[in-house]
Amino acid sequence: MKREVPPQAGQTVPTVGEGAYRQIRSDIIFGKLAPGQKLRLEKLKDAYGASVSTLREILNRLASEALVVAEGQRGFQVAPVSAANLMEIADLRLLLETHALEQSFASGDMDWEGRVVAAHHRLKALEARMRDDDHSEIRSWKRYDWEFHQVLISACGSELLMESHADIFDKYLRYQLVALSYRGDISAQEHRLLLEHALERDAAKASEVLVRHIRGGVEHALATGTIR
Amino acid sequence: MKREVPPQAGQTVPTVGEGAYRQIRSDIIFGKLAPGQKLRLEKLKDAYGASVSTLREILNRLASEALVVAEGQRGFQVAPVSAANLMEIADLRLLLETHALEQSFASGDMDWEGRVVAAHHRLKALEARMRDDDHSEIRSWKRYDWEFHQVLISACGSELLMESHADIFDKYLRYQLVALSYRGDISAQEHRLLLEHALERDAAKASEVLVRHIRGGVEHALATGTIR
DNA sequence: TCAATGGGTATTTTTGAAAATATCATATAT
DNA sequence: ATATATGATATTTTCAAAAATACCCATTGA
Repeated sequence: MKREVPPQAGQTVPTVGEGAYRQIRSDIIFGKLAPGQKLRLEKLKDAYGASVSTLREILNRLASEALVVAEGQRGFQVAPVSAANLMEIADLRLLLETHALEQSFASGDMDWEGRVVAAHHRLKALEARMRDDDHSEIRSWKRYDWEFHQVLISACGSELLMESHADIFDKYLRYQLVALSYRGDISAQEHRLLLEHALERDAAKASEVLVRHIRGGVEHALATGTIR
Repeated sequence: MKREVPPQAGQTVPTVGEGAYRQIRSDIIFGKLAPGQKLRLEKLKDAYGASVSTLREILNRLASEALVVAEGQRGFQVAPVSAANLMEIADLRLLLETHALEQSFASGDMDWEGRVVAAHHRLKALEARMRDDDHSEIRSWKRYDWEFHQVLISACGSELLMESHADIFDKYLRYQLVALSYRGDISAQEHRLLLEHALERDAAKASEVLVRHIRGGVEHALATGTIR
């Protein structure tokens, strides 16, 4: 009689904490919670609708991802930014992504190529639509950029390497977003080159492009002067 | 006139949660909490003397370090082990440590050399005292091994790289410890070679040794048959 | 025999409040 | 005037119990 329909059969029902976690994490990466900002439990409680203990779970999690810092008994704050940190992040991203690219190029099959082409197509379409300082679709752009780079290395054969790359990529992205620097044309051109070299399976050339891609992003972000 | 002496002036007073965190983390790495083992909150409460909420903070933290897995609404368990995962960890450690070694060799000063020699001396002394299957001082050995490798890369110039390496190193160590495979002589010899090449600033030779060091550790751990 | 249903127990998740600690402004002494 | 103590307030940390969910096992119906 009582036909209790399970909320979403098959899908994972996101717990309250999980939802708030995603939102806070996203707000940090997109700069809605500014670097260095103090995170007071009571305020967060109102803003994200979760209780103190739940918030603490989330903040501890983010602390071990280095997106917030937890200082002794003095609470939490959004991880600060610095030019030195940005360069360390860029270097590490380069190290991981270059290596993963090499592995991926060596063992990607036709299905992988298909996914690469598809991801690039989506990214390209969005990049075309975005004027140089139109930040209205920045969230979509983030996702497609993320997906393209992730797909490129998806045949590297190591779950761990992919996760490590994803972690560092998000940190890199935060810098791009706090500096709000969209390098439209240049970035799009480098994405096209990455696609070409991927299909040629030329890891050396792809790595060269990647170096320019990331170094360029760093310089552009630093040039805005928002990061000291 | 109440002269309240502050507990430990200058030192950080470790909060209850922090202490329990360290202990649980250590127990996972040293295999006292077995891979795959379910972590029930009530049991942990008795064992580590912290309340449920505090435990949850800790487990969430460990989950984002991938030392425990948190499945939906089905609680926590110690991260399982697998041969595939071990090899991924070893590869990533090799990638990070080789790169860091190169940087470190290029810019280490005399003070760095002193720390390298000192760390190797301590490690060597302990390795000499340990017979091949004497596991009594395994905790000390872990610490000295960790310190030697960490000191070698300490002049790499990137805090982030050092932290990433420390993370992956601990995961690698867990495998060595669950397999309880101490490769005394071989390992000691490789450590000596690493020291020599460090003082020669020969990153290429040091990397070769490191490859043998880590690949050997993987094979040895797999050969015990405890990891499937 | 097997799958589905239902209810009781165990476990996890979330909450709000108590205890501990830090922060800040004010007063006091050197 | 500077520095140290004092107390009031704000914030963090810890706890234990309520709510939500999963798990287990007996019962029913095909």
